[in-house]
Amino acid sequence: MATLYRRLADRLRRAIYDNDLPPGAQLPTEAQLMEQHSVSRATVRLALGVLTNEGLITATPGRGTFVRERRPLRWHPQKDLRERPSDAEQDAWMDRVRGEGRAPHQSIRVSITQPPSDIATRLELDGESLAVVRHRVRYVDEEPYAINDSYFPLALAQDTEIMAPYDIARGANTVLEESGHPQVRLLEEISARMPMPEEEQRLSLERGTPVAVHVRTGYDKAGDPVRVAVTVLPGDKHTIVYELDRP
Amino acid sequence: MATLYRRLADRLRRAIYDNDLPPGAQLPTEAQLMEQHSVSRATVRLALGVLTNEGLITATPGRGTFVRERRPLRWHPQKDLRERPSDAEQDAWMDRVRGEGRAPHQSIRVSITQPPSDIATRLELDGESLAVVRHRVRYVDEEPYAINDSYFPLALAQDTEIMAPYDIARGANTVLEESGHPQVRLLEEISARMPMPEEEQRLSLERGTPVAVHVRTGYDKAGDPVRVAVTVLPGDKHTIVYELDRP
DNA sequence: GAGTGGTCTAGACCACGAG
DNA sequence: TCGTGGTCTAGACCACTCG
Repeated sequence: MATLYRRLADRLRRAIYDNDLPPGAQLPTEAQLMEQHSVSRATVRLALGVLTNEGLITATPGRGTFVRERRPLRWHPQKDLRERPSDAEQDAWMDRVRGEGRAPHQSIRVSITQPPSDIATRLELDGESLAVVRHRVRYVDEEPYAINDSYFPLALAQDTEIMAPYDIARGANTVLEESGHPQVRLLEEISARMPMPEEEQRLSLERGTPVAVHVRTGYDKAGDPVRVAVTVLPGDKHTIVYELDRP
Repeated sequence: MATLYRRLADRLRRAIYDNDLPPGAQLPTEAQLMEQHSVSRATVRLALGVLTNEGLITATPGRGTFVRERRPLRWHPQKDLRERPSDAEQDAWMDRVRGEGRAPHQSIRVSITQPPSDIATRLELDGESLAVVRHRVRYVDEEPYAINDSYFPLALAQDTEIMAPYDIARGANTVLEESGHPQVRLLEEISARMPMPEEEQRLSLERGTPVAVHVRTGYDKAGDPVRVAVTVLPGDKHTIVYELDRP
């Protein structure tokens, strides 16, 4: 026989999957669950903790516990690369979001640092070399939707618009092209993990929300890496989409 | 000021990130943590619970609590599609795993069902139409590494080798080609979420392990969907890799 | 047999949100 | 003001692993 709190979690989960408790619905209060199932409050909280960590529910002090909603936005890393923005003021991603009737905006910060080792490896830099980083946070309807940090070797980015702390209308990739380093090959790595505390804060993530990490390394014609872009996407808000044509 | 259990979690997390507690290392026992920090056992367990849900640690009754290891395997959905297996007995994925010096195997089960609504939508089937499903579980070194469920419209798969409950040496896609439905376009959708209880069990996942879900829809020359493949990948064991050439 | 984490109870105080 | 979830304590019994 399963344990008390697991059985309670199972019952509530079933109610959610069966839509007896649809997205947005309020669960019974902890006091009600204690009485309904004749268990202590700690047991109730263990059960709710399970569902919270599965991303199914969210609790707010003073208000109650509710079934979470999922409204994933589709992200096309390929298309955003090919398409030119309609308006010089915004990039392809903002175009797309606006097309879905929602309001995007973003904040950009630029710095020069010694990149973390995994980034340095991808940029083929030794431990001392510096990189320019463009930290970007993307928002939709005032809610943070993604972190995007782009790393460029300092030697390449220096004295270009890449170091400007504002959105580059024609795109950082265009700037790289103009300086003789167009990206002709891209390596994209995607993985899923739980967020680090800093990401949890920057993206205001709730417990039970994993992130998808998309790392794009761009290589120029000589085969040298010129850009590493790390995008951190909350799992409940994004679906990554690729379209492939088969030979 | 943060709460007691959060501060304790922060200290332990820091020790892990700083490599004072490297992967595989044992944490102090709950009794030791109680004494070292003068807190109750419930508080210690709250702190350990935070780290467990972040995927950082794992606890085993009777043994202790340990820092988790990550050994992601790289998966190339594109390449596996292009390359022909070296040996008729195994597919491209098994080839690749074997190339990394590890031992792959898989189990396959075939059934006919009414597909869930999200699959039916992708296959452009109405609510009553049936589909053939090839359920596959992939293992590496005897550990489950991925679930792969492929759905085919019954009309297409009937009376073909697709309905055979064993590995199709030349690949199910080749069978589709032979019956006049080669997949010329692929739509790939990737998202991150926490596993459902059934997936947790089939993949023997530990708490704090999200999954990446990769859904590939294949279309034939007429633009009709002929296959939907749903792959569920434990986040701690996989990195999905794409290589793109830019025009 | 001693030590480990897993489960469960009873009770307490707090900050916050809503009417 | 009252009900909500958030935090914390003290104590108990269990199943399991290890030497």
